Order: sequence, then C-alpha cells, then structure tokens
Amino acid sequence: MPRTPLQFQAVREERRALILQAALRVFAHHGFASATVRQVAQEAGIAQGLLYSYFASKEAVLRAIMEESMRDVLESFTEAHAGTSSEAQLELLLRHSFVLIDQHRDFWRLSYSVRMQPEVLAQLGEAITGWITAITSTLEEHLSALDYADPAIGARMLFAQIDGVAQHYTLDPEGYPLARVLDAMVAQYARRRH
Amino acid sequence: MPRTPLQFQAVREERRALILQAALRVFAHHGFASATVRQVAQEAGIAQGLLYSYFASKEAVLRAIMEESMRDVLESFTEAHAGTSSEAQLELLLRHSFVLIDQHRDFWRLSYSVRMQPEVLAQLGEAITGWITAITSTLEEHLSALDYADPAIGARMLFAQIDGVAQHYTLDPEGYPLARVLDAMVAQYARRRH
Amino acid sequence: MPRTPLQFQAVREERRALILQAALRVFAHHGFASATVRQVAQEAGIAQGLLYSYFASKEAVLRAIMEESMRDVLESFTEAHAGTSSEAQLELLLRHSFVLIDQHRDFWRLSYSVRMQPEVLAQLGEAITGWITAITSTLEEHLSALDYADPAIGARMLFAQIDGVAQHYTLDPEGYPLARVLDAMVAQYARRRH
Amino acid sequence: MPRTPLQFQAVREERRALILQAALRVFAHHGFASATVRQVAQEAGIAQGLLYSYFASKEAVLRAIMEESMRDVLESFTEAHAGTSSEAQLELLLRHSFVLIDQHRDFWRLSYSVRMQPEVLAQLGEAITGWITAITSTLEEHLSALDYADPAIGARMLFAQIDGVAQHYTLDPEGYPLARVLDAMVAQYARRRH
DNA sequence: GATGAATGAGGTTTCATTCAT
DNA sequence: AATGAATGAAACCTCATTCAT
Repeated sequence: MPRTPLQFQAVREERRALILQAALRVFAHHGFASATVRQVAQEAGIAQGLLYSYFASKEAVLRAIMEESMRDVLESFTEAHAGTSSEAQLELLLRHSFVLIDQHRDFWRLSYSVRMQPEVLAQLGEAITGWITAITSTLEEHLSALDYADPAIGARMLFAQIDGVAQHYTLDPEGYPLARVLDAMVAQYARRRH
Repeated sequence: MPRTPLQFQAVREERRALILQAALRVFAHHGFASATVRQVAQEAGIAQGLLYSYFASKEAVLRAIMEESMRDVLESFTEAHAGTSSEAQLELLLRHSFVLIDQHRDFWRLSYSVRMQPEVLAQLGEAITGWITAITSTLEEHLSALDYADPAIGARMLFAQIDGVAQHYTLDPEGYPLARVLDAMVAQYARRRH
Repeated sequence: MPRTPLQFQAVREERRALILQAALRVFAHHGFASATVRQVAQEAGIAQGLLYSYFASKEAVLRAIMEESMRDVLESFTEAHAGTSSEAQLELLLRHSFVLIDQHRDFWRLSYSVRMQPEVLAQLGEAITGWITAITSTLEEHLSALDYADPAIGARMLFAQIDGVAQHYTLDPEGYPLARVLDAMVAQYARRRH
Repeated sequence: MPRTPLQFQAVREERRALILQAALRVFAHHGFASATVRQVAQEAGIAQGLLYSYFASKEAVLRAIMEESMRDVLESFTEAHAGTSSEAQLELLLRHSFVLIDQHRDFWRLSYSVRMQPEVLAQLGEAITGWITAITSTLEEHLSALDYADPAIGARMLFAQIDGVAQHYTLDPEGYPLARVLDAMVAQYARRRH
C-alpha cells in the first residue's frame, strides 16, 4: 500500500535531520571547505544525489546546520533561565552553558572554524551577530539584576570567557580541567559579594 | 656577471617574507582551505610557480606562517614582561596583549579558523599546544607572584578571556568596545585587592 | 526507478575495459610519461574526471594494463601448449607467439618502452620478473622434452630471440620480413635433428 | 690573463661532453620524459640556464646523446671487425658486441626505452633506422662470407638475439647468465659446421 | 524518490625555458 | 659566460553538481 502524504513528510523530515547530523559531524571534523559532499552522504548512509533533493547546495546544508544549532542552543540557553535573576540563577546558567557546550561539541567546533570567514559569513553573518547579541543580552540581564556596575561590559567579559573556555576545552576535552575552571567562574561571577 | 650568493640569498629572504605576508592576508580572509594558491601568488605579485620554489606546498606555507607568527607573538609576549611581577606588570602585560592582537589581527583570524581542524593540526598540533602552554605559564607566573589562590586555574580563566575577547573583537573590530572591556579586565585581574 | 546493482556493475565493467583499451593505445604510441590523462579520456570518449572514478591515478591505469595484458598473454601462451612436447608442438608455440604479438602489438610497444624505467618498475617489477620467468620456464620445458643439451640456456636464447624479433617487427611492421624470420626460427629450434 | 679562443673552445667541448654524460645517466635511469632538466644540470654540476647555452632544448640533448652513442657503438662495432670474415672473426664480433653493451649500458637502457615512441623518433627515426641497417649489414656480410644459406634472414635473427639478450641482461645484470648464453650463441653461429 | 555514474571547472603542482644581473 | 630566480603553460587530480535510469 502506498504511503500517505503524511508518512512521506515524516520520512522526509527524519531524513533531513539525519543528513544535518551527518553533515555536522563531518564538517566539524574536517572543516566545511575540506569536507566533501560524498563524505556527508556516506556518513548519512544515502546516495550523493539524494542530498540535493533535500538541500540546494553544500552551503545550504551548512546554513541549515548553523541556523538550527544556534536556535537550539539559544532556546535552551534562554528558556531554561527565564524569570527572576538571582546569583543562584546565574550559577545555574553558567553550569548549564557548559552542559550545552558538551552536548553540542561538534557545533562549537564547526562554529569556531567557520565564523572567521567572511565568505561563509556573508550568508550567515546576520544570524550569527543576532545570536551573539541575544546571548549577550541574556547575560546582561542577569548581571543587571545582580546590580553589576556595568552590566554591558560585564556581559561581554563573561561571554568572552565562556567562549574562550569552551574553545580551549573543545581543543583538548580530555586534558582540560573544566570542572575547576567552571567552579572558579561561578565563584567569580555568581557568588561574589559586591 | 652573475649575482653573488649573498645577493641571491637576500632576494630569496625578501621574497619569502613577501609571500608569507601575502599568504597570511589571503588565508586569514578566505580560510586556508578555501584560499587558492593563485590568490596568494597574485596578492604577492608573483607567478604561481614561483611560490613552489620557496615552499613545498600550500600547506608548508601555512606551517611557516603559523610557526613564525606564534614565535613572534610569544617572544613579544614573554620578553616584554620578564623580571619581577607586580600588579602594574600584569596590567602592562594585558594591555600589551591587545596591542599584539591588533598588530597580528590576520594571524588571529587564521589561527582561530585553523586550530579546530585535526587535519591541519596533525602537522601543527604540537606547536600550537606548546604555544598555548607557554602563554598559560607566563600568565600563571604573574598570578602566582600576585598571591592568587589557584594560579593555574586563574591563568586558564584569564587566557580564555583574552582569547574570547580577542575573537569577538576580531569578528567586529569596529563595533567592539575593546577599550572598556580591557579596562574592566585590568580592574579585575591587575588591580584587585585580595 | 534506479538501476539495479547488477546493471551498475555491468556498466562499470564495460567502461573500465573501454578506458583500459584507450589507455593502452595512447600509452603505447606516446609513451606512458608523455601521454596525458586528457588524451586517454578523449580516446575513451569520456570526461577526464571519470577516469578517476575507475582508477586511482594515471599510474594505476598503467598497472592494470600491464597486469591484465601479461596475464592474457601468459594464459594464451601456456594453456595453448599444455600437454606433451614435440617438435610439432614447439613449432606451434613459436608460430602462436607471433600471432599473440600481432594481436597485442600495443602492449608490446608499451612494454618495451616501460620496462627499463625503475620508477615504473618499482610497482611492476615483481610482476614483470615473474612473467618473464613463467615464459622462460614454458620454453625450457619444451626444450627439455626435446632433449636439448642445456635447456635453461636454450630457453634464454630462444626467448631473447623472440623478444628481439618482436621488437624489431614492432618498430617496422610493414618492412620486417616476419614470415621468413619465423620460418627460420622454426627450422632452427623445432625441426633440428640432434 | 684571458683565455685564448682555443682554450675557450676546449673548455666548451669538455663541458658539452660532461653535460651529455650526465644527461645519459639521468635519462637512462628515469626515462627521457620523466627526467628533468634540473636533474641533468645538477648531475653535470652546472646551472640550469647554462645548459641552454650548449643545447637548444631538452630534446636536442637527447638527439646529441643518441647520435653520438650510436656513432660510437657503430664505429667500434664495424671498425674492429673489418677485413676478412671467418668463424673466428664472427666469434670475436659477438664477444665484442657484449663488451660494447656492457660499456654503454646506460645508452642501451635509454635506447630501449626511447625507440618505441614516435614522438621521439620523428627526429631520430632515420638515424636509428640507418644504424640498425648498418649493424644488420655488417652481420650479413659476415654470415655471407661463412656461406649461410640466407644471410639476410640470418642477420636479422642474430641481431634480434643480440638485442634480446642485451635487453634481458640490462634488465637484470646481476642475475643473467650472460657468459653462458654468449658461449651458446658463439657455438650456434660461429662454430657450426654446415 | 533514489541511485551512483558522469561532467567539467578549477585546484595544486611541475617543469622547460627565459631573464635579470 | 654563468647563475638561479622567475615565468606560465600544462599536467594530474578533486569534487560540487547534474543526469540517466
């Protein structure tokens, strides 16, 4: 019996997600420019040609990955910490950030290796800028609620530190003393007495 | 009458430096994998083939850039701040770091886009790891001299923050409030009362 | 509806054979090193890139040609003359050899121009040596059965002569008195009275 | 004190010979097409550019090598055996042939790898054909004097055998039983009773 | 939809030859 | 004359994308 249109759509969406996951793995480990469509298709277990029935181009795959990953991370980052801000909340947010980073390690790898390239950014630039702004704003709100003298600058610093730690950790997941660094960050930002 | 070996050597060194500078610009802005040897040669104002009389491959050019830039930065970073450590010294070191970052902006761009890719790292990995360790050690010594409770972790945090700020600044040199962030960092690390 | 794996395989085998034939022609007439992949692709009527979906490199094409041609020739050479050895058999073998040479003229050309180059031999050396040994052995068995005084040396001489004649004939197929030379060889080796 | 024109010429001729020897070695071992002008210059101990003041092109070097080597070999081959022909003479000629082959091993290598390629032959074809004819004629005269039934065909066979043995020997100088094969050839051609 | 063969533009690299000194 | 840097055409090879089935 033939599948219903609904089933079709479900299959398509599932496969689309499969391709994106495969592409994320491949792009993250080889770099977007060096990775080949063949590798992605192979990792996804489909034929090369089929990929083009889901995405217009290799670059379109990258765009989809970045947009969806950024959306996921941002949602997870903001939703989880809506409501009132307290030092306990900020600590939760910090600790949760690194859970996110761990869960989306490939995304971070890819993101770091991609975001410096204007060519790629041309298509993604706005999305990334907006994403950074949104994260910074969230941090700023928290710091603001905690009576920081200059929450805007504080948010920049905090984000820079999160980003830096995430990057150093991504470079060497085994060797990096993440837990202790995280504790120190919590101590500095979320348990300070002003 | 032919040129003397000395003359030849002088020409070669000049050209070599020229190529490296051109390659750094091109790699930094297009990404190593996307950049073409043609672009590098054009930027350097030479024929494509000549590049291969100076470097064995495109990758060898990258290696030379990274090694020499890392050496430059590290020398500049450590030598300038040898001797006794004081809070004033640490402030100098922080401020000087960002002068370095500004002077080697292309190197940072390239470095950020390259260091996540194992393929590239295979050849460079050790050099980069050593470089990071050296920088972290320098910071640690300073913090240690300033009686930090946990200088090792503090150095990680400080370096992460420098790296993060540098990266965000590199992404948007015009819009980033570098001066104020830097002041805040100085206030936090170099003027604190314990 | 897609082709079945079997259909794909059939197409691939056909194409592979087509490429090998084209490459043999081109390599034989221009020499392996001077021949270009473009020429081979053109001769085969395919795009350059496709060749690399069948063979890993230009050199791999050469290896495939040599291995398959040597196998063909050897099979044809030995199988046809299994069983008892008589002078009539040796005559058949000699005459058949030159039929083989005629049928595989391009292979002989290529073989002669290639087998002196250590670079190429590095990959093929063993195969060629084994091939020569196998041919010499076959000849030796025949001579041995015919009560030659020193069949090993006789085989060397006979093979050298076959090889030499084949080569001179290949150099000038029109002008060479092949039939008469062949008759003389038959007279000398296969109809002698001891 | 400046050199006299005569000294100049002597130097030039010496150097020319030096280049040819170097080129012969390089061409013989890498094949003409694969060998590079740089390799030749290096082997000769001169700068690349200087080679072009002695020869118009890489191909001109090959032509000079081939012409001079063929001339050398032919002279040595014919002059040494002028005069009356006897079986002892033919034996001498055969034995001397292989001394020549040993002395000019690189030339034979090169010659075998080059003579199948029409591109190269276009310039050399006539010279080679003439050379082969001259050798064959010499052999023919000897056989004729020894009352061979068909000296023309006999000469072809003998030359083919010499050529074949030379080639197999060149392929594996260590392992080839040259002395015994040579003895057998002498026995067959130069000591036979009709 | 699904396959993987096929295309062809363009990438890296080599190298005979020329040129400036 | 002599050097070796410099050129640029062309080689081999890769790969995003299209196509026939």
